Amino acid sequence: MIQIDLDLKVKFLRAFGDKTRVQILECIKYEEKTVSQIVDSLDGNQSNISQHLACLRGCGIIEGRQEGKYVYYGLRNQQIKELLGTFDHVLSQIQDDVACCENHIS
Amino acid sequence: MIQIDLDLKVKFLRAFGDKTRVQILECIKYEEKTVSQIVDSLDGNQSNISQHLACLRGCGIIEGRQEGKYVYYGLRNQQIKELLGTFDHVLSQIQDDVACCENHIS
DNA sequence: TTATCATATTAGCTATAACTAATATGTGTG
DNA sequence: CACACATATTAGTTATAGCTAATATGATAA
Repeated sequence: MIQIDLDLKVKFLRAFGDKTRVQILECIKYEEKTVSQIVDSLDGNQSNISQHLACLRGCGIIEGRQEGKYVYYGLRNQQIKELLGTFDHVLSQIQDDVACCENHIS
Repeated sequence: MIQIDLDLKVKFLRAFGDKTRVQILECIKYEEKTVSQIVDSLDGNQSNISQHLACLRGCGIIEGRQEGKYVYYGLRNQQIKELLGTFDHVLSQIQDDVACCENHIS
């Protein structure tokens, strides 16, 4: 039985619940990318993406590495990558349920 | 390579990013409970908990079953239960990283 | 049927997350 | 050094999620 700090857990999980951040994660899932590459891929603005990157980094989900004038971002570790895979796997099984119900708070 | 609708995925993941909902999930992780039992456990108010239950239900994470005048809520299936386990497992490995960084958007 | 209890829903308010625009920092290059 | 480019940060605004209080629905039991 693992004991996890509740606030920490919520902070971590909340990071996955945003469209832009999910797109960033998909973008760097297989290889690290520079901020500009991510901005281009998502067709977003630099400031916004940078803030989301800071969020993901702050939650221990990604990490950045400076190389010359670029900063490369990638998934923090293998567990995170597997977690992303698990999301897709679980969702592929229940997505019809998620889609059909509109009866929710948010 | 699994293909998942992005909006659906975000909707699903967002459901896990709230303190009250995480507590509800922990509360019914091992056995289904009535709404009143959940309200008592969390020391929350009935309306609020009910709305969060609707959210979780709408996202395909839990399901409700009426029995007499009570409604019992439980995790929707085994995959969800495993997913909750995976969260704890991943977090137990990286929680120091999550804790140390404050540099994020939310 | 009326009363009671359990749960759901609604409306309005508050709090927080996300976006935009502007500016700052930091790194390499002429 | 000055300049250009990459990224980060900040302040202010907008959008959205969550809360509270009140009310509605739906089930059972007297």
